[in-house]
Amino acid sequence: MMELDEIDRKILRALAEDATQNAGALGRCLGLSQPATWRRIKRLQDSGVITGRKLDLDYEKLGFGVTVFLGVKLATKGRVSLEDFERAVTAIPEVQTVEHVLGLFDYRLRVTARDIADFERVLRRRIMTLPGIGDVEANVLLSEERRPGPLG
Amino acid sequence: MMELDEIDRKILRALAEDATQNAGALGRCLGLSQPATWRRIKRLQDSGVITGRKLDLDYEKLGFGVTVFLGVKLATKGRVSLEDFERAVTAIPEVQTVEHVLGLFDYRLRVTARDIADFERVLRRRIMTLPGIGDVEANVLLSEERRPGPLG
DNA sequence: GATGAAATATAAATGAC
DNA sequence: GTCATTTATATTTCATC
Repeated sequence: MMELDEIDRKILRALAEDATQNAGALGRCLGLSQPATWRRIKRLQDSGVITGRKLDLDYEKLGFGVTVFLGVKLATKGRVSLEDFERAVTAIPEVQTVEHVLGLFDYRLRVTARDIADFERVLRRRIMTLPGIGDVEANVLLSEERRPGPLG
Repeated sequence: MMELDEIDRKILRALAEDATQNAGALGRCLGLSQPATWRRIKRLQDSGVITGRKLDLDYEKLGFGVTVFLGVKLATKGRVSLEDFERAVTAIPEVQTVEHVLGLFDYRLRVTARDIADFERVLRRRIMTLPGIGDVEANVLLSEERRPGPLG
């Protein structure tokens, strides 16, 4: 676990919102020089707090207008079942996220499809045929807001 | 909706994995010059397919070792109730994601906390006191894998 | 329309203090 | 931490297919 001061938190908050801004501009907002800001960012990367930078894609623009969250309960458990399920589910291109969870469900999946008809195809041919699959519950995404989360 | 060729898809796949790589290196992998690659990336940004770049943070390193997914059913619905709920829930710093969904639940929340005791505090003081909140279901995150998703 | 080569602008990275 | 500098990358220009 990493010790952060208030400036580090401001840097993380700013870059969590928009990772394209450069060290010079970000530093000016914080009253810091470009090298000082850059070294703080590098320290956050080297310490593993920042693990990477990823693209935000508009899947609607790509023709994928339907996103569904599936809660999955396995019918058969045990080490092999979990591994089989995970191997098979990660091979489905429409599955964006696989979350192994504890609670009413065993896995939560984020699935995207072109439309409802396409989603039905994915559900019937790919999801319901997964090894060990049991009960499945679905929620269709209407809108989503992501926030930076707490930073210490 | 945007027309993409195979090279655009390869660029998106590569940048979705790691948005830090530069146009020159990425272009060499694809047999393309640096300006050609850069112009394609810019085109994807201008067309709105790429909506931004965000940091990937290790919340465990920040001291937040517990992530819980909450399914929330509202007790009272209607336009005002939804807006009140959304305004209040987005003001909770531990809430990383607010998803308005259709199905068994009305909202799905991704909540992070320092530990289970901290999560109980957030749940009792912040979540269960949200305006209009009804049934709540919880799943604790064990592990997670994100994949690029389909790209056309 | 697309590209690549070359030139320029900007940001990243380093060194000295 | 700053400031000055070097190095790398992003961005524009232009000729070409």
